[in-house]
Amino acid sequence: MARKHSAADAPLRLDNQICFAVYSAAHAFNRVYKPLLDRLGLTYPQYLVMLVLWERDDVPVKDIGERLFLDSGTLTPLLKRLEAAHLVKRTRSSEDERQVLIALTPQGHALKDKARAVPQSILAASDCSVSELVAMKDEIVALRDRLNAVIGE
Amino acid sequence: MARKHSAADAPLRLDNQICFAVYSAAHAFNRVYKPLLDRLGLTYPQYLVMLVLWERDDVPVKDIGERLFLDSGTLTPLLKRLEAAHLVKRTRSSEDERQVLIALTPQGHALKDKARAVPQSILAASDCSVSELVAMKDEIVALRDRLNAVIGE
DNA sequence: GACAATTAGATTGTGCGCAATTGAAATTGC
DNA sequence: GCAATTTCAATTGCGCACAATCTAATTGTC
Repeated sequence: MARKHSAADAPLRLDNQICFAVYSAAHAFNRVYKPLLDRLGLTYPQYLVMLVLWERDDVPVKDIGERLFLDSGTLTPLLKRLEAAHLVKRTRSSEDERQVLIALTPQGHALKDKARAVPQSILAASDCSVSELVAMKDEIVALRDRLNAVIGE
Repeated sequence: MARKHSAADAPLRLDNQICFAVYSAAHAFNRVYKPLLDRLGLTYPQYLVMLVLWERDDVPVKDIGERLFLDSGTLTPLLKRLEAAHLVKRTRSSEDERQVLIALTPQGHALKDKARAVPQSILAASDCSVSELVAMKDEIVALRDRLNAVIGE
C-alpha cells in the first residue's frame, strides 16, 4: 500500500494544514491585487480601510479597527500614510477628545470610481463562479468567527 | 424593499470580499496559534518552515521557499533566527556553492514531538468536523492555485 | 468634586513579506 | 573555451501586524 512516511505524522504534514491553505491563499490574493492596487496608489491593507470608509466615513479609528480586526498599532501609521497621500483627514473629535475621526477627502471619495474595476479583475483571476465564491466566502467567514470566538476563551 | 446603500456599490462592500474573508481568517488562525507556538518558541511562519523540515530536511532554501511560496528576503532572516535558536544548521552546499542547505539539529528534530499537540488544539478551536475542514482546505487550495496561475500571466 | 477604572489612540520593538539590487557560482550558447 | 545569461542567496528598504507600554480623556463610584 502507498503511504507517505508514518501515518502518525499526518497531522503535522504541511499539505494537511487548513491554516496553511488560508495563509497561502491570502498571499496569493495579495499578489493578484498588487498590480491592480498599484494603479490606485494603495497597498492591500490600505484598500481595505478605503472600502470601510467608502461605506461610511467620519468614523473613529476604533470602528475601522473592529471592522478589519486591526489595532491602533497597525492603523495609526497606515492612516497617517493615507493622510500624507491626501486621501483622508484625521481630526480629533470635539465630543470625545480621545477619539480621532477619519474622513475622506474629495480625492478619497473620487478614488472609489477608479476602484470599481478591481473586484471585476479579481473575479476573473479567481476563475470561479460568483455563487461558488460567495459560498466559499461564507464558509471561511464562519470559520474565522468560530476561531475569533475562541480567542476570548 | 430593504437595500443597503446603492446596489452598484455591492462589489466594493467589505462583507462581499472573499479576499477579506481569507485575509481575516489568516489573522484569526495566527491569533489562535500564537499561545500554542509560544510554548515551542516559534512564530507561525517559523512553524511552517519546521513543518517542511520535519517532512524532509537537508534541503536548500529555495525548496522551502517553493513549498511555502516565500522568497529569500523572508526566509534568510527567519532561518538565521531558527539557527540562533539552535533548531537548524545552515551550511553551503559543496556540490553547488550557491545553495545553502538547511538541516535540523537534534533539538530541531526533538521539537517535533512537542509540536504534535498543536494540530489537536487547532482542530478543537475550529469547532468543525475533520471532513468539513478537509473539504474546505481543498477548495481554498484550489482557489489559491488558480490565483497563483494568474500571477505568471 | 475626588479618585479609581476604563477607554482611545500613539509609540516602541520584533518579525514577517516582498520588491529591487547585489554578488558569486553555475549553465548556456556560440 | 569563454562570454552572456541564469540561478541562488543575501541585503536593503518599506509597510504591515501585534504585544507591550504610555498618555490623555472619559466614566463610574462614592
